[in-house]
Amino acid sequence: MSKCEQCIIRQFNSLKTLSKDELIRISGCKTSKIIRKGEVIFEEGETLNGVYCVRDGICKLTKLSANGKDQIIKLVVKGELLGQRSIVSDESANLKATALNDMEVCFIPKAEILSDLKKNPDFTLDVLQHMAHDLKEADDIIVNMAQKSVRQRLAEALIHIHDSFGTNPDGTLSVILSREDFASIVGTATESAIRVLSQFKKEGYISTIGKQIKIEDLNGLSRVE
Amino acid sequence: MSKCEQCIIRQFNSLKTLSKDELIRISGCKTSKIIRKGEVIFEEGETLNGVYCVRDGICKLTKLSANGKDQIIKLVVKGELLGQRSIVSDESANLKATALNDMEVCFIPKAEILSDLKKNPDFTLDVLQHMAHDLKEADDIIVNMAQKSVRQRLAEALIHIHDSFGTNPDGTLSVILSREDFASIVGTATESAIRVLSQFKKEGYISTIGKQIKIEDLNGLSRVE
DNA sequence: AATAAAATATGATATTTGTCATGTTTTAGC
DNA sequence: GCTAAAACATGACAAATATCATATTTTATT
Repeated sequence: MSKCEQCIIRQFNSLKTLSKDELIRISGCKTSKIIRKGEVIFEEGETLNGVYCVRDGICKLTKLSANGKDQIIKLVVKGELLGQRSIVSDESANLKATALNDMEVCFIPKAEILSDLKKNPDFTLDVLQHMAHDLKEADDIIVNMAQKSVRQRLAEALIHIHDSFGTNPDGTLSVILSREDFASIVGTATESAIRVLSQFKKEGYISTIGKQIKIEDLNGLSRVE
Repeated sequence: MSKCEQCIIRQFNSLKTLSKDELIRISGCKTSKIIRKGEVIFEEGETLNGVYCVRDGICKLTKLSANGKDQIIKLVVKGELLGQRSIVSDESANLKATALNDMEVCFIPKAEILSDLKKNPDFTLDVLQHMAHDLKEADDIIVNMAQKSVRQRLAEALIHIHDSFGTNPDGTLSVILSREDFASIVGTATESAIRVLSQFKKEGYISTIGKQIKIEDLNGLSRVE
């Protein structure tokens, strides 16, 4: 099993603030897991016994609404930590995490994380800063949900995925989502998401090859009304 | 000027974790302010030089959307801190804060807060826990915005205000908002908010005396579809 | 108290979005 | 490579919500 102190992934999250000794201690009690596409990492309401460090792959964080539909709150990619909120506030998971492709994650037990939170102020402050960032993003999403049209929200979702998660060599978005997932990000019916994507295609903003989406006119997309 | 170490308000926020010495230090450099109804405490995009501790009154945190409408993200009442997110992540304010009635706040300079964040792990952890709670709430709001009708969102807003901020002796909600503010919480047009409130009145869920709103059937409201 | 301005209210209509139905294409499993 | 299931696509219609117009009521100002 690989060692945390040699793992480059930690540079992308709060674990980078830990000392070599702390990393070695964590390395000793972490477990690695392979999670297949579509598998659930944890369910909403589940008690988490630790935090997941995403070494590879992408997952979606969703919340079940009263009407039975899942709403995607956030996409989590390689480098990020999963489940800190629940550990920090000692509550059950507020969201469900589902792998969007094959993933490799490391599970770090709760006790280790809590011990570092209590002993290492740099670590706590870094976790705090990440959470502050997430909160800002969440506030922005609230405004978009409340004030923008489905068309605008979907355009912004495509831009966000492009900017945050990048593209393949051929220019297609590296994150591949079903139409249902797009609908769930934007908060609309699957049919509506399909329709708007078809419009974007007709209007030349995007092109598609199967599920792959390529943004052809980023500027135009950002001006969609 | 009153002293932090004798102020009971701090029991309601993260300042409760500070030692007597730390409180005395903060007390020495804080300034008290009276803010009148309608006045802006800070603007979106403004650089905050500290944190506000709300001693009395209520304010709204809003964000201006691209279509020119303000969206209310959160109501902040007596006891809460204002502006920690910006201080923690060292960014300009993401939201605008406007007093909904006359307020009394204490301003604590950034340097004092940062010093405590670096030195007092209990304080940092408590701020972190508050932020985790805000993040959970924000996630819930996203799902509601995305999946529920205006009618449901307004019913829930009324219940939330009732449960979180309480009522006057006569049973009316202690937070008084304009119809425009209700629209801005729910993310809808002012006319729509007015219409739905009128319906709720007709249906016996609420009664109104001028701007005062009294919930007559909490149970019914919670079952609105 | 008179007046202007703002907030509230309501109708008529347009637009957006959701739902249901149905057909086509793609994918997964054997 | 075949078959069933899932995902994608699109039309027709219904429901929710926004917009515009116009009163009415309340609040603030002189």
